[in-house]
Amino acid sequence: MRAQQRVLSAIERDFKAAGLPPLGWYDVLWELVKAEGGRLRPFEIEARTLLAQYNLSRLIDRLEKEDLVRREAFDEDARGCWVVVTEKGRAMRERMWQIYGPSIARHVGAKLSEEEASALASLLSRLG
Amino acid sequence: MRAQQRVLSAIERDFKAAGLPPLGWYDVLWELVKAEGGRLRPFEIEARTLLAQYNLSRLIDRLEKEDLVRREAFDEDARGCWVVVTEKGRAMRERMWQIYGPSIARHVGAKLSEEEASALASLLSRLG
DNA sequence: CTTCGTTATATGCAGATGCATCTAAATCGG
DNA sequence: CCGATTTAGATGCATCTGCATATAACGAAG
Repeated sequence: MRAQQRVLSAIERDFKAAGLPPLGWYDVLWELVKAEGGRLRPFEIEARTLLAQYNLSRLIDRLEKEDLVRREAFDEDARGCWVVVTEKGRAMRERMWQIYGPSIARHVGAKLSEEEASALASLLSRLG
Repeated sequence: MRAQQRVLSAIERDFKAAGLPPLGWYDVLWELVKAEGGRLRPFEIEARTLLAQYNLSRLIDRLEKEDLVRREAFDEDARGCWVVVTEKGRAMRERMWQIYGPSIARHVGAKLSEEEASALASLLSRLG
């Protein structure tokens, strides 16, 4: 727990130092970029990111206010909506990755060998 | 990250289900109970728990309001204070441990063998 | 077609967090 | 001893989170 907290907050610090939004934004943008058509339903993002529903709803608000995503109507079910990444959102994700990748490398990669890292990943996946 | 988040929130859920306060309280109480005389300076707790200073200050407020700790004057430095666990605080820590221990066992121990767990611990400690 | 339960998402409110800054005491440099 | 810097801790404010609940559309049952 301590280890994770330390790594995570070190990465957050790198983000802030670079003037970037919080890490959580990355996850959502990345799921959207990976998704077919750059769009997902909120409940799909929820399942992929482990964000709580009410929490995600408001995160989408913030992303939308920054023009990183936009909500679109979902025709087949009037309750739902699409969340669609904008160009600006794609660009932001890439900009974030340029910090995120090296940051992970520095705070994790540099401290473990290739084998150790994969051993760690496999042990952690057992906890899922 | 996902693994840790999942485990942590599973444990939080167990705590809530048992009507207990959030996990963060445990760390502080435990550090105090372990410490000589059941007392520490706030900055010592801060170093041991990785809590941010302003955050700890208010956590102590909450603990104090519940009579789990009490602030006492620190004679040698009038800026500082002691944080002292009360009897109620010790009892609470024990009550929490009765949930925490089994909860860790269930969400972590049950999923890894003895060797795997210690391998995981040693890999994680390398990240510190 | 109405009623009822369910699913998708939003929101009001209280409590928690981060940030910046404040107070006050201690320490250092002359 | 005096002013400048540092250290311990608290706090106002904006944002974020969790909880409960709202809203509104869907689906199933009668």
